[in-house]
Amino acid sequence: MSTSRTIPAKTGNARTKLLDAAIALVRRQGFSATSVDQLCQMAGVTKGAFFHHFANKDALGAAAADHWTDTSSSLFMEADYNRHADPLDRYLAYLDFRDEIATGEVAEFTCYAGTSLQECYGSSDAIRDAAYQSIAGHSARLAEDLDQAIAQYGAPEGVTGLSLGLYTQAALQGAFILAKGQGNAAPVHDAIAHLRRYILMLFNREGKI
Amino acid sequence: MSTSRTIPAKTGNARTKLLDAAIALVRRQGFSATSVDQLCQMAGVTKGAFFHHFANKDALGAAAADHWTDTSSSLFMEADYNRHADPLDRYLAYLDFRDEIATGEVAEFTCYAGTSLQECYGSSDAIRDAAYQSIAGHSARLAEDLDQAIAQYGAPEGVTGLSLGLYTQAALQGAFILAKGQGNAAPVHDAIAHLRRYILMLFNREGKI
DNA sequence: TACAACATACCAACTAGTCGGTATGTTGTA
DNA sequence: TACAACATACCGACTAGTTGGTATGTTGTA
Repeated sequence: MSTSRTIPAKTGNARTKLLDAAIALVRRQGFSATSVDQLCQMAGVTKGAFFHHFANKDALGAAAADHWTDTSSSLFMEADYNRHADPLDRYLAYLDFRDEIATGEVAEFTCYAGTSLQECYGSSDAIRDAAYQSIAGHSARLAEDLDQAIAQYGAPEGVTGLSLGLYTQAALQGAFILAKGQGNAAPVHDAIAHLRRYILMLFNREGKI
Repeated sequence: MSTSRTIPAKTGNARTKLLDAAIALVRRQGFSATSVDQLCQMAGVTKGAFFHHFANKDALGAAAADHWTDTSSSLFMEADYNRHADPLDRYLAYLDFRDEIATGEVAEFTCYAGTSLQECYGSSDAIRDAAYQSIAGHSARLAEDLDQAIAQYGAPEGVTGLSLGLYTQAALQGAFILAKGQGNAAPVHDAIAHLRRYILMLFNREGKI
């Protein structure tokens, strides 16, 4: 889905190294504050390679968002929480999983898509669209489970799977911002606890609170 | 509170015009993508004036966060929703108010503090601290009402006013990111609806859903 | 031998920040 | 009350360095 735009072969090694460098550096410093030279240095590649693979810096930023979609979606697809038979259990286990992976340095668990969307939405359409696609696609994946849960257990008027999926992402993205302010993952764990409590009450399901 | 750091007189007119320009431009383009020249142009001021009032660009960014705290806190302090006698009604009316003011261009209702905190947390300690102070302070204000509501109506183990106040900000900040992706305020309205539903269930209060 | 995948050398534009200068207060004191 | 001494607010040309981007190689391999 996210790779549909990047028709070119993606053969080279330099390309991938540049995309990984972009994700690491942009999460730490933001997009504008990260220079092409810096990206090349971290990737161990020269400027010629950079502009061989990407038309300009914005194109790298957008391609990195697609790269982020690919790597993170495979992370979530292969995770254990998908094994649960019950859709609501699956969602709750997804929250557990997100809780677990929010450790270490702040820049290591925050979201490339959210960061670059926040910063670049006004200056680069390509980055904005690719970054939003990343978040919206992930929400849509969550929405499948949530729609099944709604069909099975019912939900108040107006509550849809997609709406809950997007809200989940919103709460997480916002918690990442707070985590950047505090310098640790505490706000993420807190937000997930509130999110879980909301869902449990919404579906009248008792569980650890 | 937020002005405690800025002991200097703040007399000049150029200073305020630069702070207003910073808030407008950074919300649209981000901090790094906004140049000093651009700020001066929008403020109708020269570079000499800029560096007379601010030691460097980062100092302007941090001062703008304080300025944002001042203007937004007076906006919320003077708003009607504070008139409610019941603390929970006050919080719910706060949500209504936030719902109302989320209109027009995305850059006009999103948060300077959240934007610059997200972007600058790794490159400027001064901006990070001032921006986080802005959000944390606002959360603390909310927490007062929420603590009163908890004292009055009770709440599950581990739910505190501050925790709910921070979670409220997280959901809003995250919704702003989604709004930037979609280009409209719909995600903000959605997030507020979920937030309201959560609070109503948490305090066993029926209300419009 | 043709072409993709890189490397090297370079540039024009822009960047934050400096510096000498002016105009308009304010304040202490004779 | 007059005037020297100083402070504040602001101007705009200048600079050293950085930026994204280009033009022109080289090299491995199909």
